[in-house]
Amino acid sequence: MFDKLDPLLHSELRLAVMSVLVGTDEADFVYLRQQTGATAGNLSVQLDKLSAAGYITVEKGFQGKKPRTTCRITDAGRTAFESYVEALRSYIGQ
Amino acid sequence: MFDKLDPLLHSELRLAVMSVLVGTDEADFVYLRQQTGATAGNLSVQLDKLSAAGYITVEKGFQGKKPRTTCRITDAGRTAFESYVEALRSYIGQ
DNA sequence: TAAATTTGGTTTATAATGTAAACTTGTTTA
DNA sequence: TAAACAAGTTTACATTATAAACCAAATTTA
Repeated sequence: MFDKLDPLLHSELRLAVMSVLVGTDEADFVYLRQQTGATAGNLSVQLDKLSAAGYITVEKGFQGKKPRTTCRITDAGRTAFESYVEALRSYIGQ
Repeated sequence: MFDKLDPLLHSELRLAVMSVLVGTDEADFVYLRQQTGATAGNLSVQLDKLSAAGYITVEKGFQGKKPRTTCRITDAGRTAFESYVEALRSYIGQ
């Protein structure tokens, strides 16, 4: 009747992050923070979870002298996002 | 950018319950259990929350000698559900 | 140049949540 | 009349989400 909702994606902030990442090639920590309005702590934690799940990659580097964390969605992440959206349909119709 | 998702509806089981109730005039506990596949304990707790929020009404009566709990969506509940679906669009597109 | 502020995060403590197991109350069945 | 069943509720526990506190390096200010 109702499809199971991937708990990793059924989270406001993680869903917002994935939503940004599906629509762009890459996004850094600061940009994700701006787009989602999240606190840095919360964002840091949720990026870890998405990364641990293999839904995104997180690359830490430097841009000049400033640290820069770059995130990208993986194929698995893209697939999971699509499945999640599909599953949601069973709850909310089209 | 991203609309806030009503935490009361952003829950797999509560969303499933609301989804059933928007499409029907009334539904009893047993029926909701069947449709959602939830355990009785979990369903009981989540119905309380939806009821406390004013999103549904819960009426306890008897059908013959068996207790019967009947649930109905309220206008506020219907509105909240619609807003939630609308808010979701900012995350998942149409 | 020393102190304060900013930037870009991470760690951790706490509160809220979701869930199933255990329980209750009453009814039916063997 | 004891056991099983039905319809829920309560409670205990584990997981989550979140912000506050923290850290290190760079930059600005006095």
